[in-house]
Amino acid sequence: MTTGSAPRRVTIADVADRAGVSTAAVSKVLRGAYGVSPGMRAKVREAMDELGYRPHAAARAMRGRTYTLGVMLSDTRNPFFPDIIEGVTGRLGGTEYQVLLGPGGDEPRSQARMTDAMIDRSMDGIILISPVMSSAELAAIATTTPIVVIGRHGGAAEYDSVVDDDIVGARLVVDHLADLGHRRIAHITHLDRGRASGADSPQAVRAEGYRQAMRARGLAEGIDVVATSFTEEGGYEGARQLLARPARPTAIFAGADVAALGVLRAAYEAGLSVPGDLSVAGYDNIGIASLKPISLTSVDQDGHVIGATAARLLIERIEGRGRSVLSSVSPTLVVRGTTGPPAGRE
Amino acid sequence: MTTGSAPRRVTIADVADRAGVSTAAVSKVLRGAYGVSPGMRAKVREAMDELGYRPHAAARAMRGRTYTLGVMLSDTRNPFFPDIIEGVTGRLGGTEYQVLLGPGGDEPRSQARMTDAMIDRSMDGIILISPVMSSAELAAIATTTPIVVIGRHGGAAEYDSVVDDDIVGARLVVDHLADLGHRRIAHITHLDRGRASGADSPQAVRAEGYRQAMRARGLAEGIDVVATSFTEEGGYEGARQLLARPARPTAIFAGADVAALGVLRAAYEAGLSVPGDLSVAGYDNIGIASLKPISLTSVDQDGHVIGATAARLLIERIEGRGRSVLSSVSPTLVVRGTTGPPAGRE
DNA sequence: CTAACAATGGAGAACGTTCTACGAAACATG
DNA sequence: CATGTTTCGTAGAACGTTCTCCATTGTTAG
Repeated sequence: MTTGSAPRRVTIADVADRAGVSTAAVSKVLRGAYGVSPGMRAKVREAMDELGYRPHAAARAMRGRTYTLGVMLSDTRNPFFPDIIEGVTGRLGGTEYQVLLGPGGDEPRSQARMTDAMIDRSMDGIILISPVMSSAELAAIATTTPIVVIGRHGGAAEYDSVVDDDIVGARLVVDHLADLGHRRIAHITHLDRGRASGADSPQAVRAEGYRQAMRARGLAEGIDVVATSFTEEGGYEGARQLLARPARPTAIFAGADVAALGVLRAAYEAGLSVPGDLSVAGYDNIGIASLKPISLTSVDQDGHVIGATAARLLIERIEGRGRSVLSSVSPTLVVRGTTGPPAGRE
Repeated sequence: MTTGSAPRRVTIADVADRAGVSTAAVSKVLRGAYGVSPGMRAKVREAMDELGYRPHAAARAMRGRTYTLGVMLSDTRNPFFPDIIEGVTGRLGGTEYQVLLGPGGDEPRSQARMTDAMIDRSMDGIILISPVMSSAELAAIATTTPIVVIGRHGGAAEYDSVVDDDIVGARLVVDHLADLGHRRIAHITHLDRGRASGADSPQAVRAEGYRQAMRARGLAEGIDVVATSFTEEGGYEGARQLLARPARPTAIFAGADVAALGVLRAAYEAGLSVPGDLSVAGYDNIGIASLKPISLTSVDQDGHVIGATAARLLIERIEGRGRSVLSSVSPTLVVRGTTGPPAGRE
């Protein structure tokens, strides 16, 4: 019984037999193709229901679509992936498409391997989240299968892109802090280890947005950027450097929440009260940011909208749109307990 | 250029042409089948390399394997999924197998839908993480495709199971707290809304382990279980109830870290110091548990080992093992700052 | 020297769909 | 009533593999 041989699958031929029509007819009904009388459609539908027919995706793949979309994840631990995924699946809810996720790792090679694997499995389209590849490589993939890239600024003619508007996000933070009265607002960014992303990367754009916003508020002299990494440790390290400045900043804008957590630890160790002595803001609005003991002011990316947009663009591509699209999603600022007016004006 | 028609795939026939042999021969080399001379093997290998041949998984699926394993995720937000995934992919590193993740949602229906989708895509095997289905449904799936179930106690003849030993985990916490001198140790568990899991669920086993351990330490009178839910809110609510007891507990063991976070909030609001007035322990050892401002004592499940074990069992099943296996992975206790000796003995 | 057998390679039929032709009605038009 | 023109339905060839035979060699035994 344990080794019960699997019962043969119900195929299109079984349905055809049952309904007393040809397999071609069943296929037509299945695809909603032209040339089917209402009577036949009903007969076939009934037969399919009775037999519990489900199309065999692999067989479909041999000729037409698989109705499968792939999402290449560059980092499974990234806390807003779930939101993006939810956005994607939510958007695809009514359709026949299924979403499968591929853990691509953080290496260009492993990501390429995963992307190849998805192509080999005849996926109809692929969404790549923050891929670490050159634009040329992405373009090459796009010649084989429609793709949408999330999280890379710049865009390209060969594929669609969805990005968070990091310029706006950075400005929201700077404006908020400046409105509170801060003048020396420092920024912690992530140092790219010579990867192929460059100025397209979110961290680079956030840093640029920070600089622009500071200048726009007439705080050009207050500009102070430290490049460590987007980790708890990186935030801690960056904050230690900043807090050792002769005129230390009254506010630190970390380019990522994880780094902001490190900043909080550094502040705590330095005996600085938050937000009394130091205001701290992050980016990404990860889950713990809202937790009481943290209560971190942060920029929210609305991964839901990003995911849904990516799904929409991908479907459009698959259905034939040629023109390339770059969609920019506006972030919002969530003000919480780690930001407030600076203690003493000078 | 944008609409460059995709270049035709390199097929087994192209390789055969190039090497001057038949497609059957190429297939044999590919599968490592019997009846291939070293000379031919070399020729074919060379042709494959030159042409950059990659097998078409969908075509393979029509006859043999797809070398694709599915992992059904019941909750993408679950913080130890990444560990499990890493364990799975790590184990499969050297092999030809690829892992694809399917977000199954938390509804039995949507999970069944995802599982069906994986079967329809001819996956060679499926790992189900904490599925919300009856054992009968799981057994039915297992007749079609080999499966391994993670996180369901009890096991079954039709499939393999990998579980965290929640009895041991609960005992580790109770022993730790009892060693510190606590006598009134309360437990917060998750109330199952009549789902088909029952006594198999981790929360039920953890609660049972808690009771067993309390009795073993002669603390039977101190047993106090509150059933809310494994969320921040549920932990908060449960703690409020417990702290309102005439003789309030000196320690709370939350069945999940997220709930423990809620307990911490309730303690904070009640003006109780942790661990001075109240010790708190969780389960799962999620990422933020180790963060300084939280520093939560918790039980670590080693998702890595769980994932790797599941992958191993699944491969064994696919290769033909008939006998069913239930593998239990022992958790470890990570002691951090939220547990300490009780303030005043009475 | 022949029979038996192992080793090697290839022909060709699946597998479950899609989709292009094409035929046979049914209907409209003159 | 002959002749288009739709509309409906079917044959059958793909698609890229796997894998079961079968044919052709050598090789060995008697």
